[in-house]
Amino acid sequence: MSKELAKTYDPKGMEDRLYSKWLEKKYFAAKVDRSKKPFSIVMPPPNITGKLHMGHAMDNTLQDILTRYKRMQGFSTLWQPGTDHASIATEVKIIEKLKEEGVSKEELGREKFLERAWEWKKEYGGIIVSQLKKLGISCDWDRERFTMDRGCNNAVNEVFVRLYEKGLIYKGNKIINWCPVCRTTISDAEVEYESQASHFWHIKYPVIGEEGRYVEFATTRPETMLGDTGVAVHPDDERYKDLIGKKVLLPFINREIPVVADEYVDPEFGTGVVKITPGHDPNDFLVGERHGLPIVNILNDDATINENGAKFAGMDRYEARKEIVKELDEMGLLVKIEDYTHEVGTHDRCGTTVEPMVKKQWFVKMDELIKPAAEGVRNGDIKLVPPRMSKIYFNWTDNIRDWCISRQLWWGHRIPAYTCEECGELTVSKEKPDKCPKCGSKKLSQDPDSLDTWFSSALWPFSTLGWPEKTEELDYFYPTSVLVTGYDIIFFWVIRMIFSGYEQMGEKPFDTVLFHGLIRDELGRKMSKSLGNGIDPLEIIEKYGADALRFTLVTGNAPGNDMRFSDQKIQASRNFANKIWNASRFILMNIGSGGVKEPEKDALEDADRWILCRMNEAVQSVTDNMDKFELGIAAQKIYDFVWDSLCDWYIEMVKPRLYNTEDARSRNAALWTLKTVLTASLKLLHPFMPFITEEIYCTLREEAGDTESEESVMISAWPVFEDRFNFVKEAECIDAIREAVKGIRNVRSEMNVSPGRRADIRVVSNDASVREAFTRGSLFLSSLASAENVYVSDTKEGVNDDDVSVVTGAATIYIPFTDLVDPEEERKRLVREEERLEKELKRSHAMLSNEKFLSKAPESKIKEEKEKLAGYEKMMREVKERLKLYSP
RNA sequence: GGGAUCUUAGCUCAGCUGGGAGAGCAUCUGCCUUACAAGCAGAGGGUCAUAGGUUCGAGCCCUAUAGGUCCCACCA
Repeated sequence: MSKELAKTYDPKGMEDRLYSKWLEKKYFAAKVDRSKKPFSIVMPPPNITGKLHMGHAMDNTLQDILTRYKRMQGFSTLWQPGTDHASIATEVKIIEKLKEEGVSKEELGREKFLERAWEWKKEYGGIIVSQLKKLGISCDWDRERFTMDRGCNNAVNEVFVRLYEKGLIYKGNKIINWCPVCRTTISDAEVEYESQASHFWHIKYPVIGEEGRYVEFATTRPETMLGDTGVAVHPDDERYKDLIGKKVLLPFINREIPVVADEYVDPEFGTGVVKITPGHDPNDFLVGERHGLPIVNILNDDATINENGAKFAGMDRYEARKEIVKELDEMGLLVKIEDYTHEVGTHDRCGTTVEPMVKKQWFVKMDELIKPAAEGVRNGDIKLVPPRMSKIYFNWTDNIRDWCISRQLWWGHRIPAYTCEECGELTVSKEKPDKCPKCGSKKLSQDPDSLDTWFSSALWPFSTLGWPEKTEELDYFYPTSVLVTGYDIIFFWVIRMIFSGYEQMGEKPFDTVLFHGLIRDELGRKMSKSLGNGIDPLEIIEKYGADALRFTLVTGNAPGNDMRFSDQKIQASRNFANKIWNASRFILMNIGSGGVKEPEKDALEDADRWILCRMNEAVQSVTDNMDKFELGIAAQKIYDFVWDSLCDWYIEMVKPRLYNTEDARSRNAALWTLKTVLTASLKLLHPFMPFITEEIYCTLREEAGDTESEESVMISAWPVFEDRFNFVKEAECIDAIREAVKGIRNVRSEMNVSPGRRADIRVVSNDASVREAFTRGSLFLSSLASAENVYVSDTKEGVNDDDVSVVTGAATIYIPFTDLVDPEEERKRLVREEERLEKELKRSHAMLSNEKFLSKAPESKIKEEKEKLAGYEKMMREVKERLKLYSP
């Protein structure tokens, strides 16, 4: 049964149809197959709150390209999908929703809240998954996981207990970042610094025992003075040496606080005096530790002043700031106010200014854990692409601080720690213990906090493979092959997966990390909700198809670089899809019902050999670039090969042969070549444009009655370089003719020769093999260059002096446009040509007479240059001779 | 304050380890040639940010400068 491609390329309908087929055929299913090499990728799990955006589209397109490529190369592939519970992001959404119903989280209670959260997950968690499928990605959906499913929870508890038992997780009273709106701690990575215009308040405190003496200092946060427990100066600062050990009086509170000497103070900055608030500043905390200063917390969880703030208690932090400044001024303790711009830490989720506070929290001790993670990248055990990303990576590993993992949230993995209500004993255990191991009490309460959402994502590469169970999948697919993600997530996720992998598995989690950049809008701005400049990938797919979108997301983009997305780009990709669609239609039409036979080798003509040779080169360079993760270059190579070599040249060269049904042998050779080259092209393109390639591949397969080939391009073999197609000589012949065709077209266009006017052309060359090549190629030479007859000769017999000449390296072509020739124009044309050649000759001569070049440059370069020179000289002689005819 | 990165045709960007400047879009010219006007053929357009250096040879390597983007950082 013969099948035809629709007249125009229309991705609608086709894509969903093919995706369903692939799912049905279980092509995406991962299998442990010891006879094959494994290739595995874990998908960065999108948040269940998420909606597909361009970042997801790019991330998953890259992963799909790699997976499909490796699958075709015969690897046993696993692409592990899943979603992330996104603790804080989800919790915020649910609270918002509850608010609409007029209920608060606290009113609802923990248990009911969690029920709501799971309902939420059920309702919305699948949206992003179904949207991802529109991209055509080939992950094994049967293995889909969720960061809070049973297995992941088990892995989380296992890791927590292990780290705790090794002393790498501890509970400590440390200064942490507090978000007063979300009412939870956040990690350092979640703090975003933002430049804010503010003030520098110069304030003075009276020195006790020295009437009329004050210490003056400057601060950006005057309200924190309520928590001051000291004042610091540099030990060598002569100005304040005599103050060290004395006390100053804290206004409002009337607390006597000491002046301490600490190296931390920069005597050059400000007045050289720093007020010390150990409870609300990370540096002051350290200074306070060194000098035994007490910690005074002045803030409630919502950032209002607490009872330690005396009369300011109950005020909001900013309100208190105003009031304190005002009153200090009235007391004559405010010296001056300067304008000042500084970096203020904000919560990356909600934008609220975070407050450093001292609280008892759970931490992961990082200094030992980070060592193998840093070393793994340093010694190349893990490769980062592009390599410059390692600098960002090391910047973090070299300045690592303990990771605060407890969150005052309900949606997330609950900390597996239990406190005995009778004796206060703390037990860390995967399961809730029956009784307190110390006093035997059965009254145990679990720690109310949950874990940072990244704690579970850090385990993703092995938790999804069944760890801590020793599964076959884990053994076969771990370490995974590539991790694909944006560079903005290095600190949050990549580093944490790496140290977790080394610590828990004793092995890296992946060989390579391929980073991509951000997608920006046409003006180069980040796509954001507030700007409303986001482009919805689903709308693009609806309008242009997933293939066009995918192709756009990889072409013209180097690894790690941001890219601008524009309508023009997507249209260019769609046009390319249309191009290959039509070329295929043309080929199918010509194959018709007659079928194609493998031709005898000598039936292949120069043009056939040329395109087969070019195909070989394309296969080679696409493969090389795929292996280097240069997907953008690989895509570009395919584009050029298909559009330029195949469509614009080969198909055009071969048309006369296809239309001539009398020479069946030649026609079959051309058809076979077309089919071979198209098939290889479809395979090369398949990872990038899976749908259109599959559609054409299957149609071609049916049309040609090709039952031996694979039934789907996605499980067919990736093309390899084939020696039997390495027709270098023939390729050169065709290139000589192409050069002639270009020259003739150029002349025709410049002289405004109407396309309908055909002319006899004479090819003159003293090289016999060139003459033979032109003779063999005369048929398509005439069709491509609108020639009537082509005469090939080694003499100028039949050439008129005023014929137009086209000089190429291999031959000179004469065209009798005598009636059109304006001698003056012709002379100018030749002079331009002469000038160009002169320049080239000069450069070439200079190079070849340079002794250092001759002694240092590689042999091949010298040979190449000599050949070029010979060509230029030959052309120059021709041009000069022609010029004589037009010169006075 | 430290670091990364970018500056190439009017626009958006490629250009792998240094060996005669590329693509898409836009512009101009000519074509509805029986796969494709979402197309075909042709053309114009760049002192590769600036200044030095290394080299036989630099868009590519080194140094400095200017401008843009981003990341990190405890100067109160």
